Amino acid sequence: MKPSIPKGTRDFGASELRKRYYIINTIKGEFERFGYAPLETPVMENLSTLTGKYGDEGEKLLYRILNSGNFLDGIDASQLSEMSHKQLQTQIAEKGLRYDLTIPFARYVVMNQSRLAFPFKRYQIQPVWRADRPQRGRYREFYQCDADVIGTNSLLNEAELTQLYDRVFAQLKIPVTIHLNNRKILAAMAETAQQSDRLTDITVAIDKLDKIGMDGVRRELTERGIDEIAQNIIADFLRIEGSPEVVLAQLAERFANSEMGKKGIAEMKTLLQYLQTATDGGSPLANHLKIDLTLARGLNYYTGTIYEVKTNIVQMGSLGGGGRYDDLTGAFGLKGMSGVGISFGLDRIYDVLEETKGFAQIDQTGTTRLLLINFGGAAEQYAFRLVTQLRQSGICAELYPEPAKLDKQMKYANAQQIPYVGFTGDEEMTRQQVKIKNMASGEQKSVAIADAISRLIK
RNA sequence: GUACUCAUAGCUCAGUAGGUUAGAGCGUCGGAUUGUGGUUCCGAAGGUCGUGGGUUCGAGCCCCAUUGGGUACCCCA
Repeated sequence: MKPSIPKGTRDFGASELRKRYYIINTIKGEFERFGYAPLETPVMENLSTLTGKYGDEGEKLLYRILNSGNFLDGIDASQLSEMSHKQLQTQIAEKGLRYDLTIPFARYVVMNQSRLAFPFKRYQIQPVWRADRPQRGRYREFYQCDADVIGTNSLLNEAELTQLYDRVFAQLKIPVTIHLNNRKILAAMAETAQQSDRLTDITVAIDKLDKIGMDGVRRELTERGIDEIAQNIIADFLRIEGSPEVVLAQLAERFANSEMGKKGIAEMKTLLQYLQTATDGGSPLANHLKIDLTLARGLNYYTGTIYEVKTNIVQMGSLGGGGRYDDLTGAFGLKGMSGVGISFGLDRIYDVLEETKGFAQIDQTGTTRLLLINFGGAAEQYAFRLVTQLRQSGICAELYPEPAKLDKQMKYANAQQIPYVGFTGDEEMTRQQVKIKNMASGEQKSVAIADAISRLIK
Protein backbone atom coordinates (compact mmCIF):
# COMPACT_ATOMS: atom_id res chain seq x y z
CA MET A 1 0.00 0.00 0.00
CA LYS A 2 1.31 3.40 -0.93
CA PRO A 3 0.82 5.76 2.03
CA SER A 4 -0.88 9.08 1.48
CA ILE A 5 -2.80 11.75 3.35
CA PRO A 6 -6.08 13.38 2.35
CA LYS A 7 -5.94 16.22 -0.14
CA GLY A 8 -5.58 19.58 1.52
CA THR A 9 -3.93 18.20 4.67
CA ARG A 10 -0.25 18.29 5.52
CA ASP A 11 2.34 16.72 7.79
CA PHE A 12 4.57 19.19 9.60
CA GLY A 13 8.21 18.28 10.13
CA ALA A 14 10.56 19.79 12.69
CA SER A 15 11.72 22.72 10.57
CA GLU A 16 8.17 23.64 9.55
CA LEU A 17 6.94 23.38 13.12
CA ARG A 18 9.70 25.63 14.44
CA LYS A 19 8.54 28.25 11.96
CA ARG A 20 4.90 27.69 12.81
CA TYR A 21 5.65 27.95 16.53
CA TYR A 22 7.42 31.25 15.88
CA ILE A 23 4.22 32.66 14.36
CA ILE A 24 1.99 31.12 17.01
CA ASN A 25 4.19 32.42 19.82
CA THR A 26 4.13 35.90 18.34
CA ILE A 27 0.36 35.90 18.09
CA LYS A 28 -0.13 34.23 21.46
CA GLY A 29 2.21 36.74 23.08
CA GLU A 30 0.07 39.65 21.85
CA PHE A 31 -3.16 37.90 22.82
CA GLU A 32 -1.82 37.53 26.35
CA ARG A 33 -0.53 41.10 26.40
CA PHE A 34 -4.02 42.35 25.59
CA GLY A 35 -5.52 40.28 28.39
CA TYR A 36 -7.10 37.38 26.52
CA ALA A 37 -7.20 33.99 28.21
CA PRO A 38 -6.72 30.66 26.45
CA LEU A 39 -9.52 28.30 25.49
CA GLU A 40 -9.69 25.03 23.60
CA THR A 41 -12.83 23.29 22.39
CA PRO A 42 -13.36 19.81 20.86
CA VAL A 43 -12.53 19.22 17.21
CA MET A 44 -16.03 17.92 16.74
CA GLU A 45 -19.28 19.61 17.63
CA ASN A 46 -22.84 18.49 17.41
CA LEU A 47 -24.07 19.33 13.94
CA SER A 48 -26.97 21.22 15.47
CA THR A 49 -24.38 23.65 16.85
CA LEU A 50 -22.80 24.20 13.44
CA THR A 51 -25.69 24.20 11.00
CA GLY A 52 -27.50 27.39 10.08
CA LYS A 53 -24.57 29.60 11.07
CA TYR A 54 -22.40 29.89 7.98
CA GLY A 55 -24.85 30.39 5.15
CA ASP A 56 -25.53 28.00 2.28
CA GLU A 57 -22.00 28.08 0.90
CA GLY A 58 -20.48 27.45 4.29
CA GLU A 59 -22.89 24.67 5.07
CA LYS A 60 -21.70 22.74 2.01
CA LEU A 61 -18.18 22.83 3.38
CA LEU A 62 -18.99 21.21 6.71
CA TYR A 63 -17.34 17.86 7.36
CA ARG A 64 -19.92 15.52 8.78
CA ILE A 65 -19.01 12.53 10.92
CA LEU A 66 -20.86 9.34 10.18
CA ASN A 67 -22.61 7.96 13.26
CA SER A 68 -20.88 4.98 14.84
CA GLY A 69 -22.36 1.52 14.68
CA ASN A 70 -25.22 0.77 12.34
CA PHE A 71 -26.01 4.28 11.15
CA LEU A 72 -28.82 2.93 8.99
CA ASP A 73 -30.66 1.71 12.06
CA GLY A 74 -34.14 3.18 12.12
CA ILE A 75 -34.05 4.38 8.53
CA ASP A 76 -36.84 3.04 6.42
CA ALA A 77 -35.27 1.39 3.39
CA SER A 78 -38.34 2.03 1.29
CA GLN A 79 -38.03 5.78 1.86
CA LEU A 80 -34.31 5.82 1.14
CA SER A 81 -34.68 6.31 -2.59
CA GLU A 82 -37.00 9.28 -2.12
CA MET A 83 -34.82 11.02 0.42
CA SER A 84 -32.56 13.86 -0.68
CA HIS A 85 -28.94 13.47 0.35
CA LYS A 86 -29.46 16.37 2.76
CA GLN A 87 -32.34 14.65 4.48
CA LEU A 88 -30.30 11.47 4.78
CA GLN A 89 -27.31 13.42 6.07
CA THR A 90 -29.19 14.69 9.09
CA GLN A 91 -30.17 11.15 10.01
CA ILE A 92 -26.85 9.36 9.69
CA ALA A 93 -24.53 12.11 10.94
CA GLU A 94 -25.08 14.09 14.09
CA LYS A 95 -21.55 15.36 14.66
CA GLY A 96 -19.26 17.48 12.50
CA LEU A 97 -15.74 18.92 12.49
CA ARG A 98 -15.53 22.53 13.59
CA TYR A 99 -15.65 25.02 10.71
CA ASP A 100 -14.33 28.01 12.64
CA LEU A 101 -13.59 28.96 16.23
CA THR A 102 -16.22 31.65 16.70
CA ILE A 103 -19.33 29.46 16.83
CA PRO A 104 -17.78 26.96 19.24
CA PHE A 105 -16.78 29.97 21.35
CA ALA A 106 -20.36 31.25 21.38
CA ARG A 107 -21.57 27.78 22.34
CA TYR A 108 -19.02 27.67 25.15
CA VAL A 109 -20.06 31.07 26.46
CA VAL A 110 -23.71 30.07 26.63
CA MET A 111 -22.94 26.76 28.32
CA ASN A 112 -20.71 28.41 30.90
CA GLN A 113 -22.46 31.75 31.34
CA SER A 114 -22.95 31.32 35.07
CA ARG A 115 -19.26 30.71 35.65
CA LEU A 116 -17.77 33.36 33.39
CA ALA A 117 -17.02 36.93 34.35
CA PHE A 118 -18.13 39.38 31.68
CA PRO A 119 -16.79 40.98 29.62
CA PHE A 120 -15.22 37.64 28.76
CA LYS A 121 -12.03 37.65 26.69
CA ARG A 122 -10.62 34.49 25.24
CA TYR A 123 -8.11 33.45 22.61
CA GLN A 124 -8.06 30.15 20.79
CA ILE A 125 -5.44 28.67 18.47
CA GLN A 126 -6.67 25.44 16.93
CA PRO A 127 -7.23 23.79 13.57
CA VAL A 128 -10.53 24.02 11.71
CA TRP A 129 -11.76 21.96 8.74
CA ARG A 130 -13.51 22.89 5.54
CA ALA A 131 -14.40 20.54 2.69
CA ASP A 132 -13.20 23.06 0.12
CA ARG A 133 -11.23 22.50 -3.06
CA PRO A 134 -7.62 23.07 -1.99
CA GLN A 135 -5.56 25.61 -3.91
CA ARG A 136 -3.04 28.33 -3.25
CA GLY A 137 -3.43 29.57 0.32
CA ARG A 138 -6.33 27.25 0.90
CA TYR A 139 -6.28 24.00 2.83
CA ARG A 140 -8.87 21.60 4.13
CA GLU A 141 -7.26 21.57 7.54
CA PHE A 142 -5.86 24.87 8.74
CA TYR A 143 -5.26 26.85 11.90
CA GLN A 144 -7.14 29.87 13.04
CA CYS A 145 -5.93 32.08 15.85
CA ASP A 146 -8.91 33.91 17.32
CA ALA A 147 -9.32 36.58 19.96
CA ASP A 148 -12.85 37.52 20.98
CA VAL A 149 -14.40 39.62 23.70
CA ILE A 150 -18.06 39.20 24.50
CA GLY A 151 -20.41 41.03 26.82
CA THR A 152 -19.39 44.59 25.97
CA ASN A 153 -20.59 47.04 23.35
CA SER A 154 -17.72 49.44 23.77
CA LEU A 155 -15.83 50.42 20.66
CA LEU A 156 -12.73 50.46 22.79
CA ASN A 157 -12.64 46.73 22.00
CA GLU A 158 -12.63 47.44 18.27
CA ALA A 159 -9.77 49.87 18.79
CA GLU A 160 -7.79 47.32 20.80
CA LEU A 161 -8.33 44.59 18.24
CA THR A 162 -7.10 46.94 15.51
CA GLN A 163 -3.98 47.56 17.56
CA LEU A 164 -3.64 43.84 18.12
CA TYR A 165 -3.66 43.18 14.39
CA ASP A 166 -1.17 45.97 13.90
CA ARG A 167 1.23 44.75 16.60
CA VAL A 168 1.28 41.17 15.40
CA PHE A 169 2.00 42.00 11.76
CA ALA A 170 4.56 44.62 12.77
CA GLN A 171 6.40 41.95 14.77
CA LEU A 172 6.17 39.43 11.97
CA LYS A 173 7.46 42.15 9.62
CA ILE A 174 4.64 41.66 7.15
CA PRO A 175 3.40 45.03 5.87
CA VAL A 176 -0.40 44.86 5.74
CA THR A 177 -3.43 47.00 5.17
CA ILE A 178 -6.13 46.68 7.78
CA HIS A 179 -9.41 47.08 5.92
CA LEU A 180 -12.27 48.39 7.99
CA ASN A 181 -15.93 48.67 7.26
CA ASN A 182 -19.19 48.60 9.13
CA ARG A 183 -22.21 46.48 8.39
CA LYS A 184 -24.45 49.38 9.34
CA ILE A 185 -22.88 51.48 6.60
CA LEU A 186 -23.45 48.68 4.11
CA ALA A 187 -27.02 48.27 5.29
CA ALA A 188 -27.59 52.02 4.97
CA MET A 189 -26.19 51.91 1.47
CA ALA A 190 -28.66 49.20 0.51
CA GLU A 191 -31.39 51.18 2.21
CA THR A 192 -30.49 54.34 0.29
CA ALA A 193 -30.66 52.34 -2.93
CA GLN A 194 -34.10 51.05 -1.88
CA GLN A 195 -32.72 47.53 -1.76
CA SER A 196 -32.60 46.73 1.95
CA ASP A 197 -33.71 43.16 1.42
CA ARG A 198 -30.97 42.55 -1.13
CA LEU A 199 -28.03 43.39 1.13
CA THR A 200 -26.34 40.03 0.68
CA ASP A 201 -26.60 40.14 -3.12
CA ILE A 202 -25.16 43.64 -3.13
CA THR A 203 -22.27 42.85 -0.82
CA VAL A 204 -21.30 39.74 -2.77
CA ALA A 205 -21.09 41.84 -5.92
CA ILE A 206 -19.26 44.90 -4.58
CA ASP A 207 -16.78 42.70 -2.76
CA LYS A 208 -15.33 41.91 -6.19
CA LEU A 209 -14.74 45.51 -7.23
CA ASP A 210 -10.95 45.40 -7.19
CA LYS A 211 -11.03 42.13 -9.10
CA ILE A 212 -13.61 42.74 -11.83
CA GLY A 213 -13.91 46.54 -11.85
CA MET A 214 -17.03 48.68 -11.78
CA ASP A 215 -18.40 47.25 -15.03
CA GLY A 216 -18.04 43.76 -13.65
CA VAL A 217 -19.83 44.75 -10.45
CA ARG A 218 -22.68 46.25 -12.46
CA ARG A 219 -22.94 43.08 -14.51
CA GLU A 220 -23.02 41.01 -11.35
CA LEU A 221 -25.69 43.28 -9.84
CA THR A 222 -27.78 42.98 -12.99
CA GLU A 223 -27.52 39.19 -12.80
CA ARG A 224 -28.73 39.41 -9.23
CA GLY A 225 -31.71 41.47 -10.27
CA ILE A 226 -30.67 44.89 -8.97
CA ASP A 227 -32.06 47.62 -11.23
CA GLU A 228 -30.02 50.38 -12.81
CA ILE A 229 -31.23 53.16 -10.54
CA ALA A 230 -30.04 51.22 -7.52
CA GLN A 231 -26.80 50.36 -9.33
CA ASN A 232 -26.12 54.04 -9.90
CA ILE A 233 -26.55 54.80 -6.22
CA ILE A 234 -24.27 51.92 -5.26
CA ALA A 235 -21.67 52.95 -7.84
CA ASP A 236 -21.78 56.45 -6.40
CA PHE A 237 -20.87 55.06 -2.99
CA LEU A 238 -18.05 52.98 -4.37
CA ARG A 239 -16.50 56.07 -5.93
CA ILE A 240 -15.77 57.40 -2.45
CA GLU A 241 -12.02 57.26 -1.93
CA GLY A 242 -9.47 58.74 0.38
CA SER A 243 -8.37 58.98 3.97
CA PRO A 244 -10.75 57.70 6.65
CA GLU A 245 -11.76 61.30 7.45
CA VAL A 246 -12.61 62.07 3.83
CA VAL A 247 -14.55 58.82 3.39
CA LEU A 248 -16.60 59.43 6.52
CA ALA A 249 -17.34 63.03 5.50
CA GLN A 250 -18.58 61.90 2.10
CA LEU A 251 -20.68 59.17 3.63
CA ALA A 252 -22.24 61.68 6.02
CA GLU A 253 -23.53 63.71 3.06
CA ARG A 254 -25.21 60.68 1.56
CA PHE A 255 -26.60 59.38 4.83
CA ALA A 256 -28.27 62.62 5.91
CA ASN A 257 -31.60 60.82 6.13
CA SER A 258 -30.44 57.41 7.29
CA GLU A 259 -30.39 56.65 11.00
CA MET A 260 -28.59 53.39 10.29
CA GLY A 261 -25.99 55.21 8.21
CA LYS A 262 -25.39 57.85 10.86
CA LYS A 263 -24.92 55.15 13.44
CA GLY A 264 -22.37 53.34 11.30
CA ILE A 265 -20.44 56.54 10.72
CA ALA A 266 -20.51 57.39 14.41
CA GLU A 267 -19.13 53.97 15.31
CA MET A 268 -16.35 54.29 12.79
CA LYS A 269 -15.50 57.76 14.05
CA THR A 270 -15.35 56.62 17.65
CA LEU A 271 -13.07 53.75 16.70
CA LEU A 272 -10.70 56.05 14.82
CA GLN A 273 -10.70 58.56 17.67
CA TYR A 274 -9.70 55.88 20.15
CA LEU A 275 -6.80 54.93 17.94
CA GLN A 276 -5.66 58.54 17.69
CA THR A 277 -6.00 59.06 21.43
CA ALA A 278 -3.85 56.04 22.17
CA THR A 279 -0.71 57.59 20.81
CA ASP A 280 -1.42 61.19 21.72
CA GLY A 281 -1.38 62.49 18.18
CA GLY A 282 1.51 60.37 16.95
CA SER A 283 1.12 57.80 14.20
CA PRO A 284 -1.33 55.35 15.74
CA LEU A 285 -0.41 52.27 13.74
CA ALA A 286 2.60 50.78 12.01
CA ASN A 287 0.41 49.46 9.17
CA HIS A 288 -2.06 51.09 6.83
CA LEU A 289 -5.64 51.52 7.92
CA LYS A 290 -8.26 51.85 5.23
CA ILE A 291 -11.99 52.29 5.24
CA ASP A 292 -12.97 49.89 2.53
CA LEU A 293 -16.58 50.23 1.50
CA THR A 294 -16.36 47.10 -0.63
CA LEU A 295 -15.43 44.98 2.38
CA ALA A 296 -18.43 42.82 3.23
CA ARG A 297 -17.30 39.45 4.64
CA GLY A 298 -19.34 36.42 3.91
CA LEU A 299 -20.50 35.52 7.38
CA ASN A 300 -23.90 36.98 7.99
CA TYR A 301 -23.69 37.22 11.76
CA TYR A 302 -21.65 40.42 11.68
CA THR A 303 -23.61 43.53 12.65
CA GLY A 304 -21.11 46.33 13.16
CA THR A 305 -17.41 46.83 12.52
CA ILE A 306 -15.82 44.33 10.16
CA TYR A 307 -12.13 43.72 9.58
CA GLU A 308 -10.00 42.14 6.96
CA VAL A 309 -6.21 42.11 6.78
CA LYS A 310 -4.41 41.91 3.45
CA THR A 311 -0.85 42.17 2.25
CA ASN A 312 0.34 43.15 -1.19
CA ILE A 313 3.90 41.88 -0.91
CA VAL A 314 2.71 38.55 -2.29
CA GLN A 315 -0.41 37.31 -4.02
CA MET A 316 -2.44 35.79 -1.21
CA GLY A 317 -5.98 35.88 0.16
CA SER A 318 -6.71 37.70 3.38
CA LEU A 319 -4.47 36.96 6.35
CA GLY A 320 -7.19 37.59 8.86
CA GLY A 321 -10.70 38.81 9.37
CA GLY A 322 -13.28 39.49 12.00
CA GLY A 323 -15.95 41.79 13.24
CA ARG A 324 -18.70 42.57 15.69
CA TYR A 325 -21.70 40.34 16.16
CA ASP A 326 -24.65 41.38 18.27
CA ASP A 327 -26.46 38.13 18.68
CA LEU A 328 -24.18 35.18 18.11
CA THR A 329 -25.23 33.52 21.35
CA GLY A 330 -28.91 34.08 20.58
CA ALA A 331 -29.09 30.85 18.62
CA PHE A 332 -28.04 29.02 21.79
CA GLY A 333 -30.54 30.82 24.00
CA LEU A 334 -28.58 33.73 25.41
CA LYS A 335 -29.86 37.08 24.17
CA GLY A 336 -28.30 40.50 24.27
CA MET A 337 -24.65 39.46 24.27
CA SER A 338 -22.68 41.59 21.87
CA GLY A 339 -19.15 40.56 21.04
CA VAL A 340 -16.33 41.35 18.69
CA GLY A 341 -13.42 39.25 17.55
CA ILE A 342 -10.64 38.80 15.05
CA SER A 343 -8.92 35.84 13.50
CA PHE A 344 -5.44 35.23 12.10
CA GLY A 345 -4.93 32.67 9.33
CA LEU A 346 -1.77 30.93 10.52
CA ASP A 347 -1.20 28.92 7.36
CA ARG A 348 -1.45 31.90 5.05
CA ILE A 349 0.85 33.94 7.26
CA TYR A 350 3.26 31.02 7.07
CA ASP A 351 3.03 30.92 3.29
CA VAL A 352 3.64 34.67 3.03
CA LEU A 353 6.72 34.49 5.27
CA GLU A 354 8.00 31.46 3.40
CA GLU A 355 7.70 33.18 0.02
CA THR A 356 9.27 36.41 1.21
CA LYS A 357 12.10 34.70 3.11
CA GLY A 358 10.63 36.14 6.29
CA PHE A 359 11.85 33.16 8.32
CA ALA A 360 15.52 33.87 7.72
CA GLN A 361 16.14 34.82 11.32
CA ILE A 362 14.49 31.73 12.83
CA ASP A 363 16.82 29.45 14.76
CA GLN A 364 16.54 26.09 13.09
CA THR A 365 18.87 24.15 15.38
CA GLY A 366 17.40 21.55 17.68
CA THR A 367 17.54 21.81 21.42
CA THR A 368 20.12 19.07 22.04
CA ARG A 369 23.38 20.61 23.27
CA LEU A 370 25.50 17.49 23.46
CA LEU A 371 25.62 14.09 21.81
CA LEU A 372 27.50 11.38 23.67
CA ILE A 373 29.25 8.91 21.40
CA ASN A 374 28.38 5.29 22.11
CA PHE A 375 31.47 3.05 22.20
CA GLY A 376 29.58 0.03 23.51
CA GLY A 377 30.23 -2.20 26.53
CA ALA A 378 31.39 -0.47 29.69
CA ALA A 379 31.70 2.82 27.83
CA GLU A 380 28.03 2.67 26.95
CA GLN A 381 27.15 2.17 30.63
CA TYR A 382 29.38 5.05 31.62
CA ALA A 383 27.89 7.29 28.95
CA PHE A 384 24.35 6.36 29.87
CA ARG A 385 25.04 7.29 33.48
CA LEU A 386 26.56 10.55 32.26
CA VAL A 387 23.67 11.47 29.97
CA THR A 388 21.26 10.86 32.86
CA GLN A 389 23.30 13.21 35.04
CA LEU A 390 23.40 15.87 32.35
CA ARG A 391 19.65 15.74 31.92
CA GLN A 392 19.14 15.99 35.66
CA SER A 393 21.24 19.13 35.54
CA GLY A 394 18.86 20.56 32.97
CA ILE A 395 21.06 20.01 29.91
CA CYS A 396 19.45 18.68 26.75
CA ALA A 397 21.66 15.73 25.89
CA GLU A 398 21.54 12.54 23.88
CA LEU A 399 23.43 9.27 23.88
CA TYR A 400 23.65 7.60 20.49
CA PRO A 401 21.48 4.52 20.97
CA GLU A 402 23.89 1.94 19.58
CA PRO A 403 27.65 1.50 19.23
CA ALA A 404 27.67 2.37 15.54
CA LYS A 405 30.73 3.42 13.63
CA LEU A 406 32.12 6.69 14.82
CA ASP A 407 31.71 8.17 11.38
CA LYS A 408 28.00 7.50 11.49
CA GLN A 409 27.57 8.94 14.97
CA MET A 410 29.47 12.11 14.05
CA LYS A 411 27.36 12.52 10.93
CA TYR A 412 24.25 12.19 13.07
CA ALA A 413 25.48 15.08 15.23
CA ASN A 414 26.06 17.13 12.10
CA ALA A 415 22.67 16.35 10.64
CA GLN A 416 20.95 17.38 13.88
CA GLN A 417 23.18 20.44 14.20
CA ILE A 418 24.18 19.39 17.70
CA PRO A 419 26.87 21.85 18.86
CA TYR A 420 28.89 19.50 21.12
CA VAL A 421 29.90 15.86 21.00
CA GLY A 422 31.21 13.97 24.01
CA PHE A 423 33.63 11.02 23.95
CA THR A 424 33.87 8.58 26.83
CA GLY A 425 36.66 6.11 26.03
CA ASP A 426 38.89 4.11 28.37
CA GLU A 427 41.07 7.06 29.23
CA GLU A 428 38.16 9.36 30.07
CA MET A 429 36.47 6.65 32.11
CA THR A 430 39.45 5.97 34.34
CA ARG A 431 39.82 9.69 35.00
CA GLN A 432 36.07 10.21 35.43
CA GLN A 433 36.13 12.68 32.55
CA VAL A 434 34.48 13.32 29.23
CA LYS A 435 36.15 14.71 26.14
CA ILE A 436 34.01 17.49 24.72
CA LYS A 437 34.34 18.57 21.15
CA ASN A 438 32.98 21.80 19.76
CA MET A 439 31.58 20.80 16.39
CA ALA A 440 31.80 24.28 14.93
CA SER A 441 35.41 25.08 15.84
CA GLY A 442 36.74 21.53 16.04
CA GLU A 443 38.35 22.20 19.43
CA GLN A 444 38.20 19.42 21.99
CA LYS A 445 39.14 19.09 25.60
CA SER A 446 38.86 16.44 28.35
CA VAL A 447 37.15 17.78 31.44
CA ALA A 448 35.74 16.44 34.70
CA ILE A 449 32.03 15.66 34.74
CA ALA A 450 31.18 18.64 36.94
CA ASP A 451 33.09 20.96 34.62
CA ALA A 452 31.31 19.52 31.63
CA ILE A 453 27.97 20.31 33.24
CA SER A 454 28.86 23.90 34.05
CA ARG A 455 30.32 24.36 30.56
CA LEU A 456 27.21 23.12 28.82
CA ILE A 457 24.71 25.15 30.80
CA LYS A 458 23.93 28.15 28.67
C1' G B 1 -20.17 22.11 -9.30
C1' U B 2 -17.03 24.13 -13.93
C1' A B 3 -12.28 24.85 -16.51
C1' C B 4 -6.94 24.40 -17.21
C1' U B 5 -2.46 21.76 -16.18
C1' C B 6 0.79 17.98 -14.50
C1' A B 7 2.04 12.56 -13.26
C1' U B 8 9.36 8.87 -14.91
C1' A B 9 13.95 6.01 -8.56
C1' G B 10 12.67 7.77 -1.47
C1' C B 11 13.03 13.45 -3.20
C1' U B 12 13.84 17.16 -7.41
C1' C B 13 13.80 16.45 -12.38
C1' A B 14 16.18 14.98 -17.73
C1' G B 15 14.46 11.72 -21.48
C1' U B 16 15.75 14.52 -28.22
C1' A B 17 11.40 12.96 -34.57
C1' G B 18 7.90 6.91 -31.52
C1' G B 19 13.46 2.90 -32.16
C1' U B 20 18.08 -1.75 -28.57
C1' U B 21 19.54 -2.65 -21.83
C1' A B 22 15.06 4.44 -19.08
C1' G B 23 19.29 8.58 -17.02
C1' A B 24 21.30 12.62 -13.57
C1' G B 25 21.65 15.26 -8.95
C1' C B 26 20.32 14.81 -3.90
C1' G B 27 19.26 11.16 -0.21
C1' U B 28 20.14 5.94 1.65
C1' C B 29 23.60 1.88 2.37
C1' G B 30 28.78 -0.04 1.89
C1' G B 31 34.06 1.11 1.23
C1' A B 32 38.70 4.52 1.23
C1' U B 33 38.66 5.50 7.26
C1' U B 34 37.69 -0.26 13.95
C1' G B 35 38.45 7.05 18.74
C1' U B 36 36.97 12.11 15.27
C1' G B 37 32.17 14.85 11.46
C1' G B 38 31.52 18.77 7.62
C1' U B 39 35.06 18.36 2.06
C1' U B 40 36.57 14.53 -1.38
C1' C B 41 36.91 9.77 -4.02
C1' C B 42 35.04 4.64 -5.23
C1' G B 43 30.95 1.24 -5.24
C1' A B 44 25.85 -0.65 -4.45
C1' A B 45 20.72 -0.94 -3.82
C1' G B 46 16.47 1.43 -5.67
C1' G B 47 11.67 1.94 -11.70
C1' U B 48 5.27 -3.00 -13.75
C1' C B 49 7.48 5.31 -16.61
C1' G B 50 -0.03 6.75 -11.84
C1' U B 51 -3.81 2.91 -13.68
C1' G B 52 -6.68 0.55 -17.78
C1' G B 53 -7.42 0.25 -22.87
C1' G B 54 -6.13 1.65 -28.06
C1' U B 55 -2.88 2.99 -32.55
C1' U B 56 1.93 0.90 -34.30
C1' C B 57 6.62 -3.94 -36.50
C1' G B 58 7.85 -1.06 -32.01
C1' A B 59 4.92 3.58 -26.91
C1' G B 60 7.90 6.95 -21.12
C1' C B 61 6.66 9.81 -25.78
C1' C B 62 0.63 9.55 -29.94
C1' C B 63 -5.09 8.72 -28.87
C1' C B 64 -9.23 7.55 -25.33
C1' A B 65 -10.79 6.65 -20.45
C1' U B 66 -9.77 6.69 -15.29
C1' U B 67 -7.31 7.97 -10.61
C1' G B 68 -4.27 11.31 -7.99
C1' G B 69 -1.64 16.22 -7.32
C1' G B 70 -1.60 21.48 -8.51
C1' U B 71 -4.00 26.03 -10.34
C1' A B 72 -8.23 29.36 -11.69
C1' C B 73 -13.69 30.36 -11.12
C1' C B 74 -17.36 30.11 -6.91
C1' C B 75 -16.55 30.89 -1.90
C1' C B 76 -13.07 31.71 1.76
C1' A B 77 -8.35 32.15 6.58
